[in-house]
Amino acid sequence: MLTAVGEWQQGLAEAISARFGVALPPEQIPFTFPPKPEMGDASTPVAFSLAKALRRPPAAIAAELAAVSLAGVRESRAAGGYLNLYLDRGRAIGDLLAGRFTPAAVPGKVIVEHTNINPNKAAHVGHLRNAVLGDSLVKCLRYLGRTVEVQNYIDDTGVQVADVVVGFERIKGFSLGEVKALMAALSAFDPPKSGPFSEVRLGAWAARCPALLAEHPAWRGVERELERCCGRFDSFCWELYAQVGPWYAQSDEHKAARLETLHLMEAGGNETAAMAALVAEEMVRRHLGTMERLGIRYDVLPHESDILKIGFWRSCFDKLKAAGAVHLVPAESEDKNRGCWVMALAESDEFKGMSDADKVIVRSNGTVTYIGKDMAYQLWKFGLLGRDFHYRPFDTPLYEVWRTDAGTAQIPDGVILASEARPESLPKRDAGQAGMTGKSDHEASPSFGGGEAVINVIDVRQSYLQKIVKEGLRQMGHEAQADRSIHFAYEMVALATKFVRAEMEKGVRFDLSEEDLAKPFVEMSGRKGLGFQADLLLDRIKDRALHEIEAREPDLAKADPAQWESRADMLATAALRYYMVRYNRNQVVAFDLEQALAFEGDTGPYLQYACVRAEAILRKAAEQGVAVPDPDHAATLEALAPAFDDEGWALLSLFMRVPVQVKAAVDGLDLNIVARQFYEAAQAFHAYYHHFPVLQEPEDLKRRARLLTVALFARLLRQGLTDLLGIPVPERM
RNA sequence: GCGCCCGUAGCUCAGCUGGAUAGAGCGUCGGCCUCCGGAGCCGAAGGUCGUGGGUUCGAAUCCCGCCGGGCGCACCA
Repeated sequence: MLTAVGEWQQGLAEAISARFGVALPPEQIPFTFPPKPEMGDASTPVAFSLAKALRRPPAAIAAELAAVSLAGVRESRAAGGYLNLYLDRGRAIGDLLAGRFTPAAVPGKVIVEHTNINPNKAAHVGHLRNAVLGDSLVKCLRYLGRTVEVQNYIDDTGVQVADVVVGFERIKGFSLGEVKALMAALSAFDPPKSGPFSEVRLGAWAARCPALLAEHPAWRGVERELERCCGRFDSFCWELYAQVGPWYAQSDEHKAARLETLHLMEAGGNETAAMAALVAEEMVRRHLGTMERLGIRYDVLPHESDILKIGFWRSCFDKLKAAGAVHLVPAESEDKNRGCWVMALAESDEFKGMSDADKVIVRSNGTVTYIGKDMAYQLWKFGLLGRDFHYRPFDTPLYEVWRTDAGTAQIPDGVILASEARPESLPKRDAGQAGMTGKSDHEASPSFGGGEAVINVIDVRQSYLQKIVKEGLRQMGHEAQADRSIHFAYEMVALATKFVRAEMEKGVRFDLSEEDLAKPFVEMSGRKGLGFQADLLLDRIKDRALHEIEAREPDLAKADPAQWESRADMLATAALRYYMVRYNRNQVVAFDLEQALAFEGDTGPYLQYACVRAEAILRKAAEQGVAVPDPDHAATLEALAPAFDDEGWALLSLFMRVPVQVKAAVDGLDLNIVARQFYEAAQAFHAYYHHFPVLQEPEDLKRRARLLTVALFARLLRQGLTDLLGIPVPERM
């Protein structure tokens, strides 16, 4: 079935063919939205493109096309070469509610990979940008009728995890048992459930610390980390990780610790490997918790350790060799890559002009690089590997999410599986939950991978590597899949030096030179502990929200603290998500706390407020016994639509643009246009609200038309914010 | 050196595949709550769209050069 716009394109194409003898494919007739409401509801500049071929002025062509009658169009007018359409308002609203502006569903599964945080420290604002962009993209794809599978890749075997393990074992002298005890102590911490973070949680934690230190003499070296972590394990590791770099720099012996640790992790069956698994698993749980605060969830968590154990790389390597995509550089050669398996990139257009066009895939010591593992993973995502993971539920009380499992394949004896290693104090999954019990897990486990298109949300600094993965697919003969491997590249989040200076004035220490501070922003670095933790940011925004709510409803905190909290959470989610999605993806976000904390103007809460205000009117109407017209009732629409104020109509007609904008957003991976669209709608509503009394309007027909306008606006905005931007809307704020 | 990205109002950013008079927010200044919630609204000031060419009926937008800034181009992920 054609969309409403599709019908206009069809109608115009036929008319153009009949009148001018020019065959124009309907989908090539462009539609835009006029800058002012009096210029109509939709518009096409098609006359401009016909002008040259027909050797007639655009205005004359548009004038002739204005005589063509189009479905659902009340009137067509030519204006300055444009053809402006004025719609039958009742019908247009009906079409919109019936989804006739949304493109038809597309078959095939899209796999979106995002978040991918190294499981060795707390998530920071940069990870938030990734997750928010990824999740918003997922929502937009689903809105357009796509089936989407969300994957969050866990690199649980890399040096980053090893570094934290080094921190625990070598720097702090922690045993596996002590790490377990620390995790247990932190997850047992039960701060008061409501009130500002800075007063309540921090206070309670500060009070708890001395007792913990007294109970655990082995923790004498971590007083500072413990105090600063606010009772969070990921935050503790954030502090710890920042100490590892300087420690390595102290001596060669220290440097060697990293490699030793990595070897122990690979070998398995020892305390170090168990600690790595334990730390990584708990970290993933923490990250899922952070993202859950923003309503971001995943379907499956592929683990790098499983990719290795189950032999994905070996299959991929066989395919690469069979296709001649990699070759071995002879060990006796003079080449700097001697002894390595490399992929030649020189012949590909993407890489021309490179001085060194070979990429090492397998090192001379026989180990595979990250890029190789990524290629195996990408093959699996497309169902091209011919092998699959086993799956089991990931151990978290938050929601049902699966993780990969190597099954019985090649797990060295004695390796403590992460699930067995979890501390007893963590909440256990409800055994009654479907698909969550014992043996039935495998039978009930859904299938993952085998997507028809793959979108990897990874920051722009990895573009080169993503290109190589794509090139690998191509060289293996998977041309079509290479074309459907999309790298959603976005610029990094850095710290605005303005913000850094403000923090330094408050006593926070950053290891930065004067030269760094002279720049507009500085890159974050987990290694240096230079960054801003995601949970802390959310806490700060929430605190602000709690205060703002309290200022408006002083009694709420006492009367209904749960409600108070829940509204503040929604405000924080809105502020943060909007902040992360409002920028163009090519724009470096120079993180500034002041901007992230803003609730006024071009912000998430402003959008929520528009919705809350509209719903307040409807609630008030109900209280006064005034009936709100039902938008789903066709006859009501027909009757009231002609009585819409022009401004009210202009407001509603903005929502007809949403499907077009979402399509454009997904095609161009420019999600900011979706955010902007709703911002404009909110702006239009706030203005409408001030200029058009609804309940006070004396004339019955007008009042009912305005109530209908408000009802439609509230529904469309709430739906849009929730479904596309993941911004929840409270009933009051 | 090669490649990608950014440069638009004091600051932070929009400006969609060239198209209607370059727009928002913050900040500044001035107004608006006996009236559906002031997290709001209305108004003012503020821009030679980094720069020089080119293509076009038409360029912030496309092409080329230059200037300034960021990021890539590992047997690290």
